[in-house]
Amino acid sequence: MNYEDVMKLALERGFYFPSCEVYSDAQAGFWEYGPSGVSLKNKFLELWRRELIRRDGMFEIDGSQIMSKSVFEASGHLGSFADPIIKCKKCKSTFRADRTISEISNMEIPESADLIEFDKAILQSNIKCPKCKGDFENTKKFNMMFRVGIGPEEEEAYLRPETCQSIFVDFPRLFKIMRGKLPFGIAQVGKSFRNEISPRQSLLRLREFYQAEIEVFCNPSRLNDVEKFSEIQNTIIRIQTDSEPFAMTCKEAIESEIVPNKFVAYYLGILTEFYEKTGIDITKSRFRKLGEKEKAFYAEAAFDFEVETTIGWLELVACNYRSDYDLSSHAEKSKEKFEVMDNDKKVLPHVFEISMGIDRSLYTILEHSLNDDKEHERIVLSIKPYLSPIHVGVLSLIKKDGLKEKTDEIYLQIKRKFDAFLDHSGAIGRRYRRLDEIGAPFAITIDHETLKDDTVTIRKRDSMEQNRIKISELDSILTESLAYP
RNA sequence: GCGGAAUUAGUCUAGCUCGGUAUGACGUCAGCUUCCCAAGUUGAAGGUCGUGGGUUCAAAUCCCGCAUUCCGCACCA
Repeated sequence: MNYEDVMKLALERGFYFPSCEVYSDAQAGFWEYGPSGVSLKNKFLELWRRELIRRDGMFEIDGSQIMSKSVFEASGHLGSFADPIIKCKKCKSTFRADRTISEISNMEIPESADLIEFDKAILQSNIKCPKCKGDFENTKKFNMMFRVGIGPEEEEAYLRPETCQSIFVDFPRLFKIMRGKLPFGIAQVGKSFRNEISPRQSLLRLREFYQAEIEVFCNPSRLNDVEKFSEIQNTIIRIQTDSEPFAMTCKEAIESEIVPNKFVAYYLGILTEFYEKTGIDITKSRFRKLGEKEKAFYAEAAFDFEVETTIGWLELVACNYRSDYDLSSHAEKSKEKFEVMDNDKKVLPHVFEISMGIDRSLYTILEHSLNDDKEHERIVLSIKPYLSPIHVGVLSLIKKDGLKEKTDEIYLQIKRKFDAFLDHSGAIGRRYRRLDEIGAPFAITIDHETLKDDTVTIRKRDSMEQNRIKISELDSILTESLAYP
């Protein structure tokens, strides 16, 4: 199914919808999760915790969304996260100043240079608008961070443009109190904020969005000293360097030197295993090895985890080897010590980052799971049972003869443990269809036989097949079928 | 941010050319019916037609601004 089908499902079934939609001054790039969306998101994150955080023995924190100016001076976001832009006086088109100047005059001005340098170059080389030959206004800086004023004096602070800065600044304390040893993983889930010029496509480019970030602190001289590598050495990952992506085991990726070391390969491996369990079609995924020009300003080596969807390849995760960029700049700015002991040697750890876009991941799960079952005239969200917003529908076959009461009783029994949905109204087939559309893997139906022998029928979403089971077995059957893998 | 198109109920949509406060479908709710896959039947709720202004006796309809959405461009750690 395509983007529009997913959008329709999201709007009709409460996965997500535009923020503040009753007001006409609602801004672009802000979306809300409805009940189904939140339920999916929570379950997705539980899977993430199981497959990455607990599996690797990482620690999770929850930092502030507003952070002080110094943090972003040290991180480089105040300098590098801002682009010098020039605007044409005549046609109002906006361009990147540094790129436009270098294309037309071959003059290379670093993007962090003083704004006057750009204006000078434009005058000297008589640079005009590439579109309409008009003159440019003075160069301005466009920073993607949202500035906020703290307290009555409105002191300068920023909404974080990525969650990981708290992890870096908290690292010295966390390493001490959690009795840290390298490699040391810290994770965080939360919102980040970027003032995108043009937000697009609902969850795919937001101004306020969720990230699940992992920063693994490591000793740069021991990147091939990874015991856990054997766990994933035969896991198949798909890597693209410059041509088509091709599949290889993690072991082969190391031997061919496509992935620089076992440490990075280990995390690419467990990340792939995680995404496989979300139900995303892993044969439509790739780790794209980024070239020099594409990499972020802090990255030494970078792999983007991308998945193919009906609107093209989507970047779901950025995996960056950030070296000691972050810790050394925070150390310098804060005068705090960030070195730690590893095997009796003092080291400033390097960082490998796994920065996941949650919203995009959820969209991709929905798109890859949504099917049009033409034979049975239904839309089915064939999502993994443990990720489904609703685990089980509880239905009375008809309302009369005490079936409604018996149904309510069974619903009460299970609703605290499972995400159950009670439904008495309308034809039974219609109720099954509704459950199919939000991905409920099971429906149990209470009929006249239930009153006689305490059995119910259980219907499976994908096969539509039904079995009769004892009410006393219900709990264990559901528990087993809905368990995380 | 630039250019183009669009915006009518939960969703899709008719009406706009040629001005007279809105059509249909699906969905939703309640009843009847119904012992298993969107059936039938009787009712009901839900829209100041994105928003602000203008023209007019009268605007969903004509004109202008803005917002949002989609498509391109640009941007995108």
